[in-house]
Amino acid sequence: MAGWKAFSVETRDRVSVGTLTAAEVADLLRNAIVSGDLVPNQRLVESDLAAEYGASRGNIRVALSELSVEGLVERVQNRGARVRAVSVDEAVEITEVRAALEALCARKAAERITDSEIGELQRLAERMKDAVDRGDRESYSECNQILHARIIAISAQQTAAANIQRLRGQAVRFQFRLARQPGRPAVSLPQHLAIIKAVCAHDPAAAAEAMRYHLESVADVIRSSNP
Amino acid sequence: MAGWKAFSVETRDRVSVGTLTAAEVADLLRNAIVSGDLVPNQRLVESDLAAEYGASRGNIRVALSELSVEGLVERVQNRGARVRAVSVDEAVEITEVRAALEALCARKAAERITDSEIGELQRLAERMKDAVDRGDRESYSECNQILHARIIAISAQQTAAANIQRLRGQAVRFQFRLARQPGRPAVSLPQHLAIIKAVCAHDPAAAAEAMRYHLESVADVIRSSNP
DNA sequence: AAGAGAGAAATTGTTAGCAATGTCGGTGGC
DNA sequence: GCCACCGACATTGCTAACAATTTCTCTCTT
Repeated sequence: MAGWKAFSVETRDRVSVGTLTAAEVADLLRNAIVSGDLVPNQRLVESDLAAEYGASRGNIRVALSELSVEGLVERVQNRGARVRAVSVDEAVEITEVRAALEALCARKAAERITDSEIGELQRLAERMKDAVDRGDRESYSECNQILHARIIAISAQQTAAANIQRLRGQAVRFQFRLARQPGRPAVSLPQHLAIIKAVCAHDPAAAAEAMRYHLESVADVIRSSNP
Repeated sequence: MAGWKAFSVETRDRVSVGTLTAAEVADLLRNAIVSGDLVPNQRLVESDLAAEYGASRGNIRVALSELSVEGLVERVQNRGARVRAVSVDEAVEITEVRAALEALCARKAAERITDSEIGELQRLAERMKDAVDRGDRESYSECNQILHARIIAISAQQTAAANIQRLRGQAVRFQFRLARQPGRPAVSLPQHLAIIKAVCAHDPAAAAEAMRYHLESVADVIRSSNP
């Protein structure tokens, strides 16, 4: 009986109210989970979700199946679905896999990067240094995300990119915690600069190793952050 | 196979051939696709599959959704599902991602391997050498699969293992072609031996690099085999 | 003969309802 | 007082029917 009705006062014009397709439901649920709207171990009752999103139970069911394949949701026979709780050990494993995959992307990016993209990354490096100097954690975090995204895009590795994105969805809670850690930017800045330097120098092996080292250090931080 | 359920003794599950659960349908379809029973681009009509497997259309629908998330099936709005055809470029990408992930596993395996497991891998090395000497391609191929599986198991990396398995399912057709290539064992044997040597020597970096080199060479073969 | 167009057939998308299963709270025996 | 049993409720699993969309085919016009 929550306030969902108040939100959809005049929602008739929106495509979304009457009938949501299964894919749309999956997207909404995925966003709700990674954004923290739905917390780990929270039960996902099909009829409740159907009422809340205004979709049929069948579509909810399909969406939950898909999310369970993606690893965001856990289903047990005749007992329903809940948001999967990722343990610290799992988060470490996930980050290590990400390290391997993003290292691959960094390697390919170093092979393919163009001159204009080199300029872009170098400007990004300056912005990151400035952000750390000014102690602007918000800006640094944003640059961090841009850097990883740009390297993945430059690598043009579709398969790796898709896998990385799925893994990020699973471990997003731990990434979030990490970003607020106080001394973190000072530690990670040189790692990020090393990545940029190697990629811009067209040095695939060094780029891969720098990226792997960086994310392994992230994994170490998660490992030592006991829940 | 089909009849294994009928043999269940005091089966409360009346599901002998009449009702298959969605998960069972997904398993059957997955096997049918990776074993080549269903060929790429083959249409997967829901009612036909429902009749063939004796399941309801709803379950077929859920199973197809799950397989489409896994990347084995391609769905388009209002046009149904078909077995996804993996292009050569994609197969190369997939193999490169596998290279990165199995390299991670080799690295971890080198850290964790026990003495008895070292003995096991060394016996496997002998078997592979023998197989190549005798020209026994069948035995060599089997040892190959065992080697990769054992290293993944020794690494104890659940996340990496799950991702590798999914990727293998997508590219299984190309792996199959590769195995029949005439001079292939002679090329890959030293690579396999190098992997075993590094893992047994507890040398993580060398193990990772040997595994990556091996699978990159597989990717090269796929790349140069234009269909 | 080629092309547009209408209508039929095939197929997917969606919904409501029923059956099966698990959970929870109460009751009685020990 | 505690544990096993049992009946009501909540929730999932499943099916069949209906609606919407696409594709195919046949006809009619130019």
